[in-house]
Amino acid sequence: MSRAPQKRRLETRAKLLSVAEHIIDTEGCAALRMEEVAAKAGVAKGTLFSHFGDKEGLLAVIFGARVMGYLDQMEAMPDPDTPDEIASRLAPLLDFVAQDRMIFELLLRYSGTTSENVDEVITQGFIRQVTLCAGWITGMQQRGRIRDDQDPVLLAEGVQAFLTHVLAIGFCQEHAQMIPPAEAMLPYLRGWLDIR
Amino acid sequence: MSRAPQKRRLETRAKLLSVAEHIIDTEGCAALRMEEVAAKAGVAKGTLFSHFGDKEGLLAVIFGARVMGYLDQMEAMPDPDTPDEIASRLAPLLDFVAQDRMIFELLLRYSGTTSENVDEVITQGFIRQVTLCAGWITGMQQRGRIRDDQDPVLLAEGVQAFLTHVLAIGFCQEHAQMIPPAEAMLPYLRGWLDIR
DNA sequence: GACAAATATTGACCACGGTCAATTTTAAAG
DNA sequence: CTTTAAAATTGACCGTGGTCAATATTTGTC
Repeated sequence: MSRAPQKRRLETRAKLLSVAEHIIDTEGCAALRMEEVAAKAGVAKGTLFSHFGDKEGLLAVIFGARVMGYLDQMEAMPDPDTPDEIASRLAPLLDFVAQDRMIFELLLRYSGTTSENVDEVITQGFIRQVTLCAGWITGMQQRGRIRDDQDPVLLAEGVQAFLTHVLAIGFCQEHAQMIPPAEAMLPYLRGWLDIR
Repeated sequence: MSRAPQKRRLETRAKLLSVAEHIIDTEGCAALRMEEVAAKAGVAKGTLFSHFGDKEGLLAVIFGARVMGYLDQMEAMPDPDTPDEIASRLAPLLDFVAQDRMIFELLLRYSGTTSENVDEVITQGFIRQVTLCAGWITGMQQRGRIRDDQDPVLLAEGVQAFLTHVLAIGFCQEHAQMIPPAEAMLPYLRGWLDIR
């Protein structure tokens, strides 16, 4: 049985997070240097790693929290009633992930966890998202707005698959005119969910 | 206008590739050290990087070639006639990618390139795969075996999305009983392609 | 063969993520 | 207040990917 963290540790952690977030917001994710975070927070590098394990762990905490914010937003909106409305509900989260390849890759690395490791913020986020989407789909099925021949959870996971797909595509043609991911999802969502 | 590479350079490249492949095949992708490759090939580290740009470039050449091999295999088989047969045609390629997360992430990084950068082997591979799959789908539509209300290319890209999805899921629950990716794809393929 | 220009290779050097034995700080117990 | 064990922090150190000015080799030309 381990004790609760001491006050000093919580302060250190908060300071590290705020420094890291500031760097990310001003210089972007790619410019984040672990040594710089520690230095600007006034602690040794080893302390930083003892708090978050590795760089990915630090990013996971930060982006996990932001994803949770988008999920709060999504839950606050009225339930969608069509595939197109699903896309519009997902749009803010998609735009957030699309802004930086590193965010996408990080989230993808956790995208399959359906249980266990629930301590990870990102895992919780994914479970929440699929649950939320499956709920939308159940409602739409009951209202007769979309196909009802498939399990809502399967359909929700399919939505997740298309989401990943359009983001991956988007990063590859980065240079060219990148249409917003929510828009790119539309044909897939319609083909996947519409009644035929 | 640049000249053709000199004979010495081609020999060096071949030697580097064979050393790298040997390490990957015996010790796995994660154990590959660029310095070791150069040393075992009897050249300096700088030479290795001048040939492949970076580690990812080296891996791209090696895995790109292997993916091409699987595509040759797939093209040699008779065209599939059902979603389940699509899954079985994809199975060898899926199992190959599923064996190592690094391969998956590398391929995903190029998965969206639909034109340009055609010099990249992996890009060519993806174009080939989507083209091949779209061809299968067109045939199946004409034979009335699957839905024909959507563009074959869109359907093929959807197949690609599910492919990525089940692989990503698989890597997250690595430890547990991982069902073969081709099998995991079945419910998605049926829901995506079947006539209803 | 001698020369020059393009090509190929070298290896010392750097950046950055990550480790861990040693040290300092905290807080509970007497 | 002391003692002491756990918790927290430190910073020198390491491994590995990647760079680049200097050097060596090849090739074309006279």
